[in-house]
Amino acid sequence: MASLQDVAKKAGVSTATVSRVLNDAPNISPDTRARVKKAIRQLMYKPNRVARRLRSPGGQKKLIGLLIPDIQNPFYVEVLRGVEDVAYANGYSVLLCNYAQDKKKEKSYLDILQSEEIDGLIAAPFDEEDPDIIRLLQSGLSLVCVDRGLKGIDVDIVLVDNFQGAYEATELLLKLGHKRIGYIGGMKSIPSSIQRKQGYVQAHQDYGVPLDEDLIRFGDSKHESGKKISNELLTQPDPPTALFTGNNLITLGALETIHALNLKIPEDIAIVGFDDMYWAISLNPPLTAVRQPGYGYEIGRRATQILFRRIAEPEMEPARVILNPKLIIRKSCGSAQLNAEQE
Amino acid sequence: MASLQDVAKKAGVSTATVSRVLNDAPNISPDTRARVKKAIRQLMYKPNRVARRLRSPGGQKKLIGLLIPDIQNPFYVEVLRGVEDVAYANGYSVLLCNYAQDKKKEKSYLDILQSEEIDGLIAAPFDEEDPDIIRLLQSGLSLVCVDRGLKGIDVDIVLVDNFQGAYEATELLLKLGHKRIGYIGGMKSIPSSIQRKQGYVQAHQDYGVPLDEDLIRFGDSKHESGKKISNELLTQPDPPTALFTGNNLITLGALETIHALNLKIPEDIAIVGFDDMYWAISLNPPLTAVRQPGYGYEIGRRATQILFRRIAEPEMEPARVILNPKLIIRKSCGSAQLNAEQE
DNA sequence: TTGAAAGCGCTAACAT
DNA sequence: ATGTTAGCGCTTTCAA
Repeated sequence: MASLQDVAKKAGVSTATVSRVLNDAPNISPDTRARVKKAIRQLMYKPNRVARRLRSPGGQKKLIGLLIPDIQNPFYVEVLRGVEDVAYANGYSVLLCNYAQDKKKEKSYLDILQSEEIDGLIAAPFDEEDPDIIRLLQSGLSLVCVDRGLKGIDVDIVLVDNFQGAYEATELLLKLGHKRIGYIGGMKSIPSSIQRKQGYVQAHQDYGVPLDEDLIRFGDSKHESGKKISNELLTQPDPPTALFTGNNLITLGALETIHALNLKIPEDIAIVGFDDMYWAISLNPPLTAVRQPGYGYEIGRRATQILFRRIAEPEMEPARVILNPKLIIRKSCGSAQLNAEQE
Repeated sequence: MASLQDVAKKAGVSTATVSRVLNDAPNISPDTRARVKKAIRQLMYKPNRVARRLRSPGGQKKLIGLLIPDIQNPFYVEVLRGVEDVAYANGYSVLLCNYAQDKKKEKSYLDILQSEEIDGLIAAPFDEEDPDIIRLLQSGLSLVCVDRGLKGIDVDIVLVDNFQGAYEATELLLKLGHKRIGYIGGMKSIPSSIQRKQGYVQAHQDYGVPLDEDLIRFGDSKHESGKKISNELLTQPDPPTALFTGNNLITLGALETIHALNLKIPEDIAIVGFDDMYWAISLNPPLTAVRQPGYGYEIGRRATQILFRRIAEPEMEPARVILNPKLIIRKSCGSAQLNAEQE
């Protein structure tokens, strides 16, 4: 691999000049610029990003990190795509760290990110207290949170209105006459699990339907837990007539259980899920779901834009972007039209 | 951030000694080692991976690249997980490059990978000719291909037996009595699209069922193309009675069309897909599909193991791992039991 | 067993 | 407008 030195030699200039041409610095004679560019072409020179990163001050390293809880969750795939598109358009690469719901792995990735000289980080923390991320933030790293924030800390954050989404989902089921609606949340330590529960509770209160605390359960945000908890709920003596599932994977797990129990949707059991997927229409039956903007893509996109602003302007007021979810009504909760939008 | 220099100063030794302790070099007195370790702890020192990568010879950079065509395809998510798990277990990070089926983006990512000082690359090339990847390989980079190889080049590769998987899928449909089976392939330039077509063709020949070339179509490996092509096939005067879809996303697209046309599966149209997903059982109806080992996870895992061997032993014979697919029979092709395995 | 010093490829003062 | 030089944080000869 040709180095910047080689280019300098070939063009008969100093390395500084080559560096200037590379970085579009002003005050270079058109002639030298041309000579350097020619040498670059001839040698097929590509700047070494590692060396550049080592030398460049913060904000010019052209690398950002993305820390997510679970790449198997299609929501985070969409977030990733949003992040990647904006980063790529700006000449940045993305170092993806998927901690797979494992707190130890998260910590280890945070160490790696710290020693990879990134310009900034987009992260969905393990939980609201996450001391490791807080330490990183306080050490001066530009950070934007997605999906969940940090307790008591005013950090840039982009997320959906979880309360509202859960409220609308629950409201739909209540309007359809359901009195016993199960809620299967993700991990109890994740703010979104709590906020979604609150929307669920508030809807019950507003509609005067008494709550049965036993129908409210939390798991670990994964497929398996949706499968297991839905089975517990549906095989008890007085089972719910509807289910509100707390995320993508939980919904898929619950569907699997429902089919295994040979229950009919929506006659025996109605279901509304948080998180829509572009193929949710091909599920059995087509799923009624709360869609986050762009299925998550929009969250990644916005977060990255904010991160770039934060990098350029570290003292900027923290941004707090709360996007609106949208209830997509399909067949899994009955043939209701009501007043929510349809796909 | 404390640097290695700081540690050296604190411990009263040279930077070389600290480096030796860090890398578990021999010939260090237990006493010095202890002093250095203590300083490391006190300063909470973490080695800077960027500096290390810049200085280290190939094979010690602790970073590998993963280049994939489409992160929206759950198959590649599983491949990623397999790669990541093995890499992580060995102290390596993974730089993920998703070129989103875009050849220009692939080239650009290849440039980035080259200038990121990676130890090796796992890649699913855009097509078999891919000159950019070939150049990288010839420049001495350790490369393992997944899912598709490079024409005329003996490179390490891990993939599933596409011919066999397609053969079994088609055979199932033929045994069920279907005479007009549509094949919706991915991009024609991708070897797997061709190999799967060949399995489809061979099964027809073996079962003495004439081929209708018009039922064989190729698209772009994405959801939208599955949706569009299946619509073309199913709305023609003499439509097929069964569909064999060439990948994950094509299957989901086809399902969407089938439902939109209000056709019953499997009565009006049977469907078997290449690529199983762990939630395929929750589709409408539960999908009969060709499962790659671990849904793709196993391919990522094996490829990474081979990459590490290749890095350690560059002159090793190229490995060619061909894994067996497995036909998972569910309801989308009728209630057949036959002789294939069931889930 | 340890240290001094060179240098990976680049950028950024500081000179000129 | 261009060159000289120091140095980012580390590893690795070479010497002692």
